[in-house]
Amino acid sequence: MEVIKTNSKKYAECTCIECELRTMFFENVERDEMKIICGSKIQHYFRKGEVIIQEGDPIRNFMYLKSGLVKLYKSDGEREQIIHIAKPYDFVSILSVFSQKEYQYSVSALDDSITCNIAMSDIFEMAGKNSSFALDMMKRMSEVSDRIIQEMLEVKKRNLRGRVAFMLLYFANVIYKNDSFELPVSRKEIAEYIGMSTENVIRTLSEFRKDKVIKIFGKTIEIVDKEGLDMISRLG
Amino acid sequence: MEVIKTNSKKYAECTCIECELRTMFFENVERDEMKIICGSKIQHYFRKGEVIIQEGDPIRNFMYLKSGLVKLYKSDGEREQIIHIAKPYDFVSILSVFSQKEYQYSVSALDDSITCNIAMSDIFEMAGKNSSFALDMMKRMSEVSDRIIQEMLEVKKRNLRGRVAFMLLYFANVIYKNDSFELPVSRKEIAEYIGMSTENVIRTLSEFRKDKVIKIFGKTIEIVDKEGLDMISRLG
DNA sequence: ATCACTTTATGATATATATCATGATCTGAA
DNA sequence: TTCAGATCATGATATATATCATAAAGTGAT
Repeated sequence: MEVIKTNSKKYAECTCIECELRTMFFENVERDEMKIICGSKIQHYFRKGEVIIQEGDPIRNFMYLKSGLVKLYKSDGEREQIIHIAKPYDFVSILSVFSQKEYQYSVSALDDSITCNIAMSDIFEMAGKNSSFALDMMKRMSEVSDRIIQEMLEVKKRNLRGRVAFMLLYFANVIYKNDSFELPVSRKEIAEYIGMSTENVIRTLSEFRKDKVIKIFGKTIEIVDKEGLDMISRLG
Repeated sequence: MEVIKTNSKKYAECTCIECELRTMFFENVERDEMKIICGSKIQHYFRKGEVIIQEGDPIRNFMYLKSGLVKLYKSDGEREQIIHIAKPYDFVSILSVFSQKEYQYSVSALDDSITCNIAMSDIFEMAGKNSSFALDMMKRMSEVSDRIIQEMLEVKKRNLRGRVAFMLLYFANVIYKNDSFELPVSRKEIAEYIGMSTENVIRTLSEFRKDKVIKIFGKTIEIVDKEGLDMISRLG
């Protein structure tokens, strides 16, 4: 197994057969079938800020996130639109891999991250030999796109305050499962995700602080009044 | 083959084996395999305005649109958000079918429409027996969700005028392939799709008319200055 | 044909959000 | 350490959009 290191952090080698993620991803993959994947998979390390996938790159690998945090986004030259923030166990490149030749979106690391890359040809081979695997794959694809669309709709129906509150709750409930966390994104990136101006995101966070809904220490956010924040998320 | 008619229009019975859509959907399905599907498929007729799928309904069928036009939307009691407008050959229910037990979105007919419904169990059976079919399915799922997300991003980055122009161009270029068409949706529905108020959609259309970019005869729209409209769509 | 209801339409006004300007603070590279 | 550039912050102002009000036109049911 080839390992490409882009930083000095040391991780235990993953052995595939005992991969703690195997059952999560590939419930229906037998031990001997795993060999196809194990033979060619590449574990890839990225430092915070590094670009993992660049829009327009040819799609060669199927990637999932072993650890870290990444953002999925689309850039049109001047502005970036953040589509989704993916956490470990998410398939990073699932959106276009089965229908496109090139990536439609970019992905970059919000935190030091590790991806496990599997050649698309192996995925196709597996899917051909093992229909349960193919069905499993379809299920996961369906989940990912469903979740992203759902999220976009939730954001869309809220106003500025509601969107910022929604995003904070997203980090607290979905990503960190903790009411106190270090924001992995800048205010500008929050703005790019919720589709509002950076200044207004900053202003809104200050407002929440003044209203004693949250505490802010630089990048660290502590949700003080969860119910209040929930209310803002629902009613704006 | 059972046929349920909900209006009096008469259509040629579809025979599956010679189905003009077969190759489009199921490139890799052999004649004898089609029998699985043919045996249980139900063709369903809907009149303009009828609800085809109600959010929360149990998912039993895989549906694709044979003719007509439908909208995919989500309702939260007071407001509706239109997610996508699907034309013939699109899979109507593709978004959640592989990951959910119940539909996450509603679908209704914007025009008299015919769907071909295939039991999910048959789809699973087919996918199990024929991996090319499964891969084909994955490809189409990927296409559908990709397109919807792409569309949502395109709308999101535009202002009011840009969004209305984008929508008109969508009907002209994608749905009707004609610069003159009858709007299949109300101004309110345009508003629900682009996420703006109904009044502003109406006002914007009037503006386009005054600026001689389009002509309006009730529901009929004629794009007079395509380049102008394109420009508005890109620059607002 | 009539009536209730929805859709389309337009103007006036209120509100939300973006933009511009300025400065403080943080961060990474030399 | 220092400096340049990014990020964070806040106020003032401009702009975009929503809301409210009113009315005409269209639509479906009786």
